[in-house]
Amino acid sequence: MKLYNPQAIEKKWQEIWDKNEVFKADDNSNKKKFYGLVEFPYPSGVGLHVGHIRAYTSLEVISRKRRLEGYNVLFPIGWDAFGLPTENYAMQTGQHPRKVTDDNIKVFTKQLRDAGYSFDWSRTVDTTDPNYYKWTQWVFLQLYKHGFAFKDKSYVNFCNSCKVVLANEDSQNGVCDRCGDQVVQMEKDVWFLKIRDYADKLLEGLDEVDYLPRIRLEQENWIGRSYGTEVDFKLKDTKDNLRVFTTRPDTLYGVTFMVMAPEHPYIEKYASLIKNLDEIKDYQEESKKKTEFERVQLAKDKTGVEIKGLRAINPVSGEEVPVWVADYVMMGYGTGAVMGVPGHDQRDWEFAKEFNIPIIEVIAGGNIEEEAFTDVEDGILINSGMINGLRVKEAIEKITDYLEENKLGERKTNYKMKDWAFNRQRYWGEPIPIIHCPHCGMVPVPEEELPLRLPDVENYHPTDTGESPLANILEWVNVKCPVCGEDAKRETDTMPQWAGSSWYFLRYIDPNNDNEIASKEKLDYWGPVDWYNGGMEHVTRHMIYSRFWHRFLYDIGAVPFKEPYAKRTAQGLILGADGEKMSKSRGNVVNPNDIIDEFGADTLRTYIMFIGDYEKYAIWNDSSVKGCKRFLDRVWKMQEMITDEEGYSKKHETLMHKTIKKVSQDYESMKFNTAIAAMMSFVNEIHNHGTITMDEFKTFITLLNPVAPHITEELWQEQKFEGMLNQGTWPSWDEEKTVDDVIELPVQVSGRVRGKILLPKDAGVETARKLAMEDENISKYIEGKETVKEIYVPGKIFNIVVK
RNA sequence: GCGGAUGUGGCGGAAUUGGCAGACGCACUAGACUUAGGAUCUAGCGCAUUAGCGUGGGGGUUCGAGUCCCUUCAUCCGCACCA
Repeated sequence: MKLYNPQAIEKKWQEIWDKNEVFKADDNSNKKKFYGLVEFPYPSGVGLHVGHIRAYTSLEVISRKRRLEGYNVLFPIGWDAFGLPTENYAMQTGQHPRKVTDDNIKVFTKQLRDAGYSFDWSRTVDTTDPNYYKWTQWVFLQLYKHGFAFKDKSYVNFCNSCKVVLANEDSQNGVCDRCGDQVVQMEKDVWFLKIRDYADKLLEGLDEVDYLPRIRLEQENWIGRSYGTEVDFKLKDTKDNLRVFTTRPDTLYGVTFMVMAPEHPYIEKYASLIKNLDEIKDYQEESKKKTEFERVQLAKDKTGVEIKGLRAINPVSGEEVPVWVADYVMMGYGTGAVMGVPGHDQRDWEFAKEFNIPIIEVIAGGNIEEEAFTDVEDGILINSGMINGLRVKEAIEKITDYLEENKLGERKTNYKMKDWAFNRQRYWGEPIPIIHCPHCGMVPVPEEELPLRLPDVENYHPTDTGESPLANILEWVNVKCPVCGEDAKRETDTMPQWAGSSWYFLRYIDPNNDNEIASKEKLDYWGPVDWYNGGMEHVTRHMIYSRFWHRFLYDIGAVPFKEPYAKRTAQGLILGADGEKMSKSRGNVVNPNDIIDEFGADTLRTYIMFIGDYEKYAIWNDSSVKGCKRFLDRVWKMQEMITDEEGYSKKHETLMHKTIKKVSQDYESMKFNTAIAAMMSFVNEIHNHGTITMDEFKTFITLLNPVAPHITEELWQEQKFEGMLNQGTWPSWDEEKTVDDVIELPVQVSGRVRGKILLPKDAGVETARKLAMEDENISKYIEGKETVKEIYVPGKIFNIVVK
């Protein structure tokens, strides 16, 4: 027997697979299709991470299994290559981002090939390739032409260090995702995509797909739909109404004050009426300095200033209440103003306590001296005119009907999700294909001129005012207007990294199509993605953005299916051996290639699948890697135990069928760890027994193949089985044969296990009782006592209760 | 604060219509083979060892609870002054 030499056989098989194009997806097949998708990597300078291995090996296993099951499989890979780190690195080293990107892609390609993945390399896409971003720009133009892209002035999160506008998603907790610096608020021209208009469609689409429950929940929370009412309060001495959004119109009689956000336009509009304008302006300045993060952090201490000179009139009670400005009200949600009901909203209660504003109880059941009473279920309305005595839910309906009938308000749905801030002041991104003409305004670049290529630049530094480096390239910026032919200027901002990744799965279907995103026939055949796996960190931003783009493309007839991903799963994080997140500074990073060099890709893949529950985080352990190598060594040694016997041996028939069933089902439910444990048990049994039949061996290496494709392919060839294993057939099991004929049944006396008996699987209670009494260990607990009850569950337990 | 999840040996983790807790792997112990062992093989391995005790803690339902119910603690993740 040859020695098991992973490095040699892995290289050998990778070359054979490549040469024979065995993993190439067939566009003209009459087989059933399977489209498995993993999140394409950002080709950073640090190379592949073991986290990538965990993320990719799962669908790699499924894809290989599907091929053996007879499917035509599309399992592609590509590069999400625009982005800040590359641009920063290019700046530091003076290299062109194109070169940096190409170098990194080479490294990633080699690493992924070394791992033995069965990707269809002929379909690789690169978001920074003009032939790819031509279509990213094309989608943008469609959005623009259909009114879903617009430019507006807005306060944005700006990172002084990166010199770039950040989406809310990129500036969590008030710090820049990229560099960790504080983010400040700055007024800028911003491109927005109207994703809010798709909020309902995005929520409804969740009913059509199979996402893990927690993924669905996160998306629902992110979109944050709430049903409520907008109510108009007349502003005294003006012709305007102050409009507020509330989910609790039933508490309208409890309003004792109004609050506007510091950015509310009425402060400017009615400045002449305001008696303490200086004080208000000071407060506005103060809150502008605070970042979102600080406003949230200081949530406990309510601040605010009463606007002297403005009074609001309650539309149902006619009462006059003061108007305040306070930064606990956000301009970005609802109408930027709220009605203050301190009796029944905790924030309003705190505000009222702080500033000695009266508190009125309008729902009985709580103690509003202690805290706001916010229970919706049991409350009964009091002090509330027309809705007195009603339950909260009835009161909401009645008062809202009244408001609508009298044109004092209307039902309204609100969303937490904001429109998508879509531009960046950076070089290494897709240029936004818009021309600014002094006569014609904004003019889209004609579609036949796409792709609008990035020009070469000397200097990648953004300007200090936050303008893109592209603004410095006059020969690129200055163009003739496509409509009137006069001098005009190009938009110099580029798209965010989310753009290219919002539709890449479509391009894999037809990567070289010059005329459209992908052909209708191919989209019909391959779409949608059957199974998408990736990280939890992408289930809100990336997935919601790409679902939005896709749904828009569906609505304009560019794609034939509604939802892009039929199923979505997510893997847990891999932590370092110290239990901390892997990072260079902690020195706990594991490089997958080190493991491949020492033990082989098959061991790496087996270990990463065996490490623990796939959905939970897992801690890296070097010793356990060796255990998986030991397992593959023992698999290799089974060659010496093969007998001439055909079929499954009598002794091992049940074990064989059990193992096929367990492994088949566990792969599908991503319980890779228990699938591998079952195969380890099988190998242990063969080693203990000493022989294995040819068919058992063939079945076993087929089961193991998706996880450890190289060693099993080699063993297949060594045994001279027909063709290549990757073109073999997935084994099936016979349900009846997964159960032993004779079983070992635990016997309890009064609930305690006292012994075990061997009996046929379909034996009755009489047989069980007889065998139990013959067992001394059991009978000694029963003798001399009265049997009260017998519980016999065939195949499970026999319990004799005595007194 | 709201929402979701998790808690089992020295470690990673198994175990669902409630039915043998600790599969599988690591680490460890002893032995065999060996010049050698960070290789391989064999045996052992929850705690205590008397018949007991054991799935974060406390209570309950049941013949029987890691699993169901009540309560409590801890950790992790997501959202967060969302009106």
